[in-house]
Amino acid sequence: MGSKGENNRQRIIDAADQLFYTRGYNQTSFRDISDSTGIPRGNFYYYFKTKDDILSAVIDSRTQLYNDMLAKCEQTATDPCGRLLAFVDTLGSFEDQLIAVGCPIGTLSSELAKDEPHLQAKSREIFELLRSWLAKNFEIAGNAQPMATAMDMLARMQGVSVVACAFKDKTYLNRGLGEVRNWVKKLTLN
Amino acid sequence: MGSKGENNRQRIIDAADQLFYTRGYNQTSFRDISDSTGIPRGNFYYYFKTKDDILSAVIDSRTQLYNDMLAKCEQTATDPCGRLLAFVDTLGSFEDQLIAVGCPIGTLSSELAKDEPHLQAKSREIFELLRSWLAKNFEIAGNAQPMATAMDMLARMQGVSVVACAFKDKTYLNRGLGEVRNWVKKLTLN
DNA sequence: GTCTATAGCCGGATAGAC
DNA sequence: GTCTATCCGGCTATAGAC
Repeated sequence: MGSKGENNRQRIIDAADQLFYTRGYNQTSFRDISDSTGIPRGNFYYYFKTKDDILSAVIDSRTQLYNDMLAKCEQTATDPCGRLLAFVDTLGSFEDQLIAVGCPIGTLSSELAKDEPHLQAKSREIFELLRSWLAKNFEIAGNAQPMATAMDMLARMQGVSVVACAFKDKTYLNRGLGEVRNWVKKLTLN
Repeated sequence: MGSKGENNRQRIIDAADQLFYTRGYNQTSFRDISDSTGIPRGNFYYYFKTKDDILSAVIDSRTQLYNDMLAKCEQTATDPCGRLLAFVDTLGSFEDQLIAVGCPIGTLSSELAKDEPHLQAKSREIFELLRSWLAKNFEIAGNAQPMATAMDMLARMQGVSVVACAFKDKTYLNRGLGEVRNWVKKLTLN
């Protein structure tokens, strides 16, 4: 705790997180992480057993990050509609990265589906965290099928991300997110 | 034409197509394609200059494939609503693969966005082919913004694919596609 | 056109000094 | 805890016999 070792461990996780997002997990090498942190390659094995273990730690770190993000969305508004809209706004605030390399959660899941089923299952926990939070807010708003509606909202946002990235179309990204906002408002009207 | 060489070339493309889809482009090696076809690794360079060239040929092959698929959708019905629904049904007919590894077009685009921008741009041509066809049908149905609506439809289908694959949820996949069908029907009602 | 052999590099992982 | 050196294997790509 607070030792230099824990500090280095977190620096590795943070650098790996960014590289896994922008280049993909399989395309990121220990050399890349070493170059980014200044920590020698061989040293990684003091903190992690394998590359998969680094990814596992990155997923844990992201889970914590998104948990904090949801807490911020709750502070933004007191009504479920305002909180759900804050969630959409958060995604929109990363528009440049979304256009360049897609959604961090969706693209990680899609990549892991092809060759790391165990870690794809772990990455699913992030989606489940978001889904639960969305469902909770839809339920408060009086929605009859909060879980199904939360799933639909995740799908809409993922769809907008994939297509905006595929077409490199920022105009579409903002229009698509605007339609999600309208859909949320319509569903949470009293 | 019709020579043994052309036959082998197509066999390489077909095997690579399947492997790039199920394992991802970066995770597929020449050895994998060699094992799948029985054609020795070194021989690939008689037909293609680089691995990227194989991917380029695979994208061309998929473009042709989806072009044929759209033609079949047109034969299924004479009205735009029926044709658009046939398009959704085609996606649904691959449910097992969608759950396992996602949409062939969406996941390829997402992977290439991270480290092959030139080929991501080429893969975009497949999305543009689909979008044009969808827009044409929405236009016939009297839609005021056919291109934007086509983009929305692509996004909805991509979103359902990503989320169904992430959650490994076939029930959601079919419900999500059902909602896309309802949305199409509502938009193409006269 | 087809095949074998291999170059040259880079990947993850390990050993062991300090 | 930190770092260097290195192993071993897989990768794309090439050379050249047949």
